[in-house]
Amino acid sequence: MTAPPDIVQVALPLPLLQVFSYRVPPEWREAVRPGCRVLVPFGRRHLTGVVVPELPPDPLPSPLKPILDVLDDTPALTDELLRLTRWMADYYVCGWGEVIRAALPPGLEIESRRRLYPGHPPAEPPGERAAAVLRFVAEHPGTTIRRLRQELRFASYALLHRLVARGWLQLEESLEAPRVQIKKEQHVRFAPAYRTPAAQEAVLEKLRGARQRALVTALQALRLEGVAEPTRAELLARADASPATLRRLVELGVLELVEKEVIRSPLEAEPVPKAAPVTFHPEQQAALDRITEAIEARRFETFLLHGVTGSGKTEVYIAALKRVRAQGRTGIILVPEIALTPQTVRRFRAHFGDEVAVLHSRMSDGERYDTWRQLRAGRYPIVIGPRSAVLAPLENLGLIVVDEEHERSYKQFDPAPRYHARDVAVYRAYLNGAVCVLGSATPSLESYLNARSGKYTLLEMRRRAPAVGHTPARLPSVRLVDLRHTRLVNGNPLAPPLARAIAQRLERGEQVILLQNRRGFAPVLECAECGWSPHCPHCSVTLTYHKVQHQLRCHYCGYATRHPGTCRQCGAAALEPLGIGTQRVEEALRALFPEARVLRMDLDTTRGRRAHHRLLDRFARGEADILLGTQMVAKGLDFPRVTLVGVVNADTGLLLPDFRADEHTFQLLMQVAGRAGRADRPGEVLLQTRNPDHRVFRYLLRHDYAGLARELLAERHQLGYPPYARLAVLECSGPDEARVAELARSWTEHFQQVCHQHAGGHLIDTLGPTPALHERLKGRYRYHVLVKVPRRTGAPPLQPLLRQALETFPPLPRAYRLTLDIDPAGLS
DNA sequence: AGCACGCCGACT
DNA sequence: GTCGGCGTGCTC
Repeated sequence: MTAPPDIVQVALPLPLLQVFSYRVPPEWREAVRPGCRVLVPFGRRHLTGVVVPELPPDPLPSPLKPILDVLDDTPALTDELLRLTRWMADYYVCGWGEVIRAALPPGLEIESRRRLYPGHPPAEPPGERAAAVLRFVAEHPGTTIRRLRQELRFASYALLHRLVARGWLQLEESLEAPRVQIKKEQHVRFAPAYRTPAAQEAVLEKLRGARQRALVTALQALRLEGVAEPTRAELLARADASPATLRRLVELGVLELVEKEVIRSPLEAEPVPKAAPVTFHPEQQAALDRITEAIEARRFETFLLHGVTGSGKTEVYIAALKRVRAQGRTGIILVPEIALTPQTVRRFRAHFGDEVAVLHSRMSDGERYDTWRQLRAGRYPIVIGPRSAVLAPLENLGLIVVDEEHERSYKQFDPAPRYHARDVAVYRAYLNGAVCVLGSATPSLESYLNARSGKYTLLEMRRRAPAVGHTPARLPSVRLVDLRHTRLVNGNPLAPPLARAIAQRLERGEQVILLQNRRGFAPVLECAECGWSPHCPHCSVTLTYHKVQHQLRCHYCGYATRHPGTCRQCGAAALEPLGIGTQRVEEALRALFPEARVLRMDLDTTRGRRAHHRLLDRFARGEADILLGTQMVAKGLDFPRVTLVGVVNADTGLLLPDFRADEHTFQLLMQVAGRAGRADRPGEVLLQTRNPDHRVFRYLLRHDYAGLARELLAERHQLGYPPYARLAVLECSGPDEARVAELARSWTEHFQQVCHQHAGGHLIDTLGPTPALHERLKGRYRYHVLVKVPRRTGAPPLQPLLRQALETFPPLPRAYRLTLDIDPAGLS
């Protein structure tokens, strides 16, 4: 045992790439341990930070400020999570404190805030602006300076200080309690002297008031029913008594109140479903055997479980998790978006009952906090959740599953840390000697290459599981509807073949899923005649159209060219912004099939807490014939009566200015295609396209993931894209465009110099700066610099160089910012 | 990210 | 001379 430290390092939730040293007053020496949250003075305010296991810097900054409070008895973060978050901060080039914030439930921070209150009424008339400030504070007493300055832009610190100096305003510094608290409820029980039936009878005779006696008998009755200590509200309702009566009995010493913690959990109320019997087909068994072997050996190993839709990946996860549980170890199951995968959750609950905790994207802060505390206390050995669950406080981890590992929602974008949960999962498994299973029908090329190169172990399941319940046994047939020669009348987005197919299903009483992929907000041009789209000659991405300069630009390398006027392929003067005329699918459906019941599923119709469930349940119960929606309809449940999947415009995804456009489109279309058909009724998939010869469709028709992957990998290799290169995007933003552009340029130069000094310069490419895809967002201009390093041995590690460049770059003007995105998921 | 300070031009 | 706008620098 080493002596308690008198100096500790503290990570603060700020975008600063450093930690800070604090003095520990004697009274806190025993309590302070790495991972504990502490309240510290920082500049003029107070912040909640976390003690991290770092040594103090050698020339100690002086004088040190003291820690003001230790907020945890048990450290909020385990040593393992401290190591993991440290690694993330290094890898994603961000503050350790920022990562730690992502690992803790939101709303726990204590911060000091300076708040404004009205002071004396002014004796002399204040100026116009001063009057406006006083009015605002009178209307919003206790407002923060920040809020006030948002409303009244002219309210400078100088003005506020003047008003405070004259006593017209009061400025108070207050510590804000955490937004989230442990919820407590008052329970009632007999005081110790009255716990025996005899004592209770005696007191009943002594009591005069009928209400008082009613309360005592009600408590006795509840006790007989097994509720020894009912809640206050429960007891009062039962006895039809008032709080005053209860208070009186407490004063008399007959009853006493006890506070109990309440766990806010959305799950407790739901019954545990029954597990369906599981039989494994040979491919499943083989995959499971390989995973089990690593689990039994307690060896770190990452598996890529590549299994077609319906091949039974979830059963493999469950069986692997059972092995891990048998060893007394714990597991994390990551799913892309929990609201869309109720079925997966149900299956895990069926097998593991209340060992499973679920983290939701739609949980309240209170529920989140309670679940986190329970996990931290070891109450649940299993957690299912979206990307943030990779940081769940489980100890003794044996397994991390990343289901649908190719999904982009695993990459966090806004606020920092901009981490990829899949990659963090692999590293966390490594730290724990655990097994990581990445599952997908259409793996990301990153994972696929890692599997081919032997870094991961590739497990393939090519066959669909035999029809158990509703699982389809045959792959659906895929057909293309060539839109090039189909005149769509009056903007009707449904070409005759698709309309006919829908009519047929409606007649037969079968169901239809229509995917209306509307994610095409990029200003990409498409020839309305032939479907051709201008591409960058160097980067294999579509060019975007910029009205002001009448230019086409590449967002990767900055290549720019004039608008060509006519289509290069067919010569028609029909280059139009993508996505025109595809917004009216619902109207068209109602016009064509007035009797059909259509269910819309998009961001607007799925607002509420359980809106997803409700919509999908209604469709599953057959309350609608057609489910129309954005990519949400591709995920979620299997619907046995769906025999047709239609894609209104399969090209939208292909034309996004992203080098992963083909990969993502294939993944989405494969997934939505998997919704069609079952054993007794084969499914059909119709894709409307103007590019029927596109390679994505060529491989899709044959359900040939491996073929497309080979072709895409060859291209990525040639162009130097991931997975053969590591990418980072530096974004420079601010209110003045010329200045943003200039800053981006000078940063690029600075970075190149740093590279030259520390890495010999070669191997590291910078592209740009180029205006971002959405050049102006919320009044700020944004420029991007793309940094590319080949991913082979001998290449310099990128992060230290970026860190070095950021740290040595001269300070930015106010309102201008540099942000980094390591392994970006796409351009934004 | 806050927060404060200090410099400058434009008003009373 | 002050006021108010804005750029600069620091936080253990």
